[in-house]
Amino acid sequence: MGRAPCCEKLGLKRGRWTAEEDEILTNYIHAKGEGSWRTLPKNAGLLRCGKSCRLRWINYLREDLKRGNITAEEEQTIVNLHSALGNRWSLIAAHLPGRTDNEIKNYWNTHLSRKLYNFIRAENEAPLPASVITVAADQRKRRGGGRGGVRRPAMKRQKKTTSNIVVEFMSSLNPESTTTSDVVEPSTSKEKERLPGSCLDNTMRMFGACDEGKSVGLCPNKESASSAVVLCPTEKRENESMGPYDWLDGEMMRLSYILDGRVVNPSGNGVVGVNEAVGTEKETASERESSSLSSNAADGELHNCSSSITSVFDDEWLDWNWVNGGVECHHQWELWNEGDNTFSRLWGAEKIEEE
DNA sequence: AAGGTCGTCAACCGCCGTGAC
DNA sequence: CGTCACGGCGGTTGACGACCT
Repeated sequence: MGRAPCCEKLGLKRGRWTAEEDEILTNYIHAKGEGSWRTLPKNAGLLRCGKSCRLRWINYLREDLKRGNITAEEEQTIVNLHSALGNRWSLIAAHLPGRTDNEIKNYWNTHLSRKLYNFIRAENEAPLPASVITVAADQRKRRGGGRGGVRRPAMKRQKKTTSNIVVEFMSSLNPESTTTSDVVEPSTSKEKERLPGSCLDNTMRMFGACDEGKSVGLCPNKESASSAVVLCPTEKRENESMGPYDWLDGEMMRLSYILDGRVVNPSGNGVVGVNEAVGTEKETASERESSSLSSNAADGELHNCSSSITSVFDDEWLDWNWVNGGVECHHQWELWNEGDNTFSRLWGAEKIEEE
């Protein structure tokens, strides 16, 4: 049971706005300014719900809206940001001046998700993350015929990014483009909570999965302590000036990548012991919680690992420490199940300052 | 030519966070 | 601290035009 309707619906007009209504609303806002949406319709003489007025103004009537088709550059930005932020359309829209969240959402649902689906189908190689297939297939399914389509069950909130696939998909859209960087300001406490960057402190840089020299993820902006989206081939990113945290890039390259739920150290030492526990899908959280590992690994490899599990949005998180170049480091992994598969991803790495 | 199907996107709905009281 | 109003957000619907058979 939700809240009561925001206004008395009886007698209020619904559906498409007429040019006359648009003019009334525009003139009123020009005279009185935005806000007080609840009382605005009455004061302006509109037989509309306040919410409807607000939506009409924000999504259509505002002067600063950019008209016309989404450009290739904007499309690129949308794909980049969606890969990192998921369906947080308002956040994505904040990075596209003149575009509204509704516009971007529609564009994604009608253009990009299908492109993504077709791209995935064309690739047709390794098994794909279930979340990608589900979203894309669901999108096709709703084209069931007739106007308005078929009501579909509420889509599960997207918790996972589909980084690698999206990176490659993005490259297929525009092979020339390699880097996008933006600042993301989480606006609400919930938003802050949901941003990966908030899982750890501001000294930590967040990355999604690395694959074939590419990486995607979030990292805090060291000046503003906000999160920045970085999406580019790793080799290019390494050439950028990233401030005092540059050492992590090389570390990321050495450290690990993920195959079939097993964490692998590409430096030549193969599967790291702790992954036996992490990658076993039947293992319970409590078993993982109690697991720990100590090794005599040389500097630069995993060392003094310990794990702890916390639950964040139905996922499990594994923290461990290791020594890199004599510096104690902390890494955090996200673990989740999709169907019969267990996936894991390195989310963060930080240098632990000695007190 | 007509009816069916598909694609687009404006608009609506329900829920949530926040601030005022 | 609890309640309420409000604004905002993301998911979904449905009108409408284009396209297909």
